[in-house]
Amino acid sequence: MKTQKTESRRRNAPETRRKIYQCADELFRQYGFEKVSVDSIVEKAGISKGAFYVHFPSKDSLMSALIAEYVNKSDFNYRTFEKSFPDDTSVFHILIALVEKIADNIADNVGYNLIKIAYRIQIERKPGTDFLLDYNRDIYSLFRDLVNRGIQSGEFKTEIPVDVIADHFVMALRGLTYEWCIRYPDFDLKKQFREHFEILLSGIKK
Amino acid sequence: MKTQKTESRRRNAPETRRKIYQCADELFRQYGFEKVSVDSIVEKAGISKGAFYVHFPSKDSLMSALIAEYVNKSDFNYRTFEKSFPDDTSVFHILIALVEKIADNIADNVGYNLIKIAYRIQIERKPGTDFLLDYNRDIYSLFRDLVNRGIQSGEFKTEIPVDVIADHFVMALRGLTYEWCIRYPDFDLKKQFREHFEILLSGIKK
DNA sequence: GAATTATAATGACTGTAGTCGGTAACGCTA
DNA sequence: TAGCGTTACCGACTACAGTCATTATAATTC
Repeated sequence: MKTQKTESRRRNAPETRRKIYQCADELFRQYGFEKVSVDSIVEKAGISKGAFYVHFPSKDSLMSALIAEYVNKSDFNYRTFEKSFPDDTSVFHILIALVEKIADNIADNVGYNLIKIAYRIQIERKPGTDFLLDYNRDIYSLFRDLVNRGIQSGEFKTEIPVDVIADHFVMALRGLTYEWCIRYPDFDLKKQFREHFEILLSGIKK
Repeated sequence: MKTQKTESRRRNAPETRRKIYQCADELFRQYGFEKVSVDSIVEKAGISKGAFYVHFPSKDSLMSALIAEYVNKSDFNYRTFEKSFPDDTSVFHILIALVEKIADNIADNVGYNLIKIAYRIQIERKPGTDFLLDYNRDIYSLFRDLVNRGIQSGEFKTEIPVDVIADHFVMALRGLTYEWCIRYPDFDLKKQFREHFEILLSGIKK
């Protein structure tokens, strides 16, 4: 090594990490996720490739972190949405409205390109790409609460445990979103969400 | 070019293609899909890299063709299975048995590694990777016929068109299989198939 | 059968994700 | 303050998918 400007403080790893994050973010927004190379990120950040891989185990890891951030930002507050309905609204209708809202958010705010990459990354399951799971946890607890309310009010049957139903609902959401990815643009996510949940909800109605 | 042994017959493109196919197959079986490079395939086949890309637009294209073949070979004959039930068996029970059979086949005969790659390839949607869609078409027509029978016999309700129901069923299969990929091995495909279809089928029961 | 067009094949080259051996700075313990 | 372990960092290097200019051969047209 040529002992050039020995950046006296070697202890700002967090700063380097932030720089990678921010430069990547800017490049991704400008050129799109797929077209940005790790080389171009480290060049813009003024660091070496080795430094990049100190902070992120893979390019996919960085992407999943950024996508999780995008999703959280663009994400509608579903809890608030759920509370906006009059108390006597049937849980059936709230759930249908909710999945329609989720479909709109996925299709319009997040967008095909990001979801496609996120779903590919999830399937690959490389280390450091599990940022996206938190999002699903929130949705899950929301669904569980709603199904619970439906059972309490006598709207839904009691044979199947709440957790099981909520799990199947979230799986259906993910499954249909995967379907959207492989059929896009010939697939109306909102319509399919609605149809599918009308069947599922009929299946747990008393 | 060095005009070496000018393999007199240059017109055996099919032969070259077959050779790629077979060598790839052997290498994949020996080392697993992910660990085999295009370079190693062309070396074993005794051809150049350019020749490979005359016959397959990408490595994924070759893999999807091979996976489709594996799936078709390992695939149970679901039509025969369906016909093996007594005439008075409810369509509900046939459908549950069918999805359980499909789950067994996916989990035991095809296996996680292949399905995972197939589902990644489907999401990427590169040219020449649509071999896997035929399989889905067969399943779809089988489901449509069964749902139809259920409607004819008065077992299922008539509000939703047959095609729509069959489409949602096939989507559910794919969606749950995707879920299996991202949760493996902590996900009992057969159990989840059964549970999910019990809900879906309750939803279309009269 | 000469010219033209289309397809098969070559192999060096490019782009890019990820690796690795080496180094500098810091923290900790004695 | 010397020694030791750990972390951040460097950049040349590797591995691998895919490209391209070029050439050889077969099929088609005149």
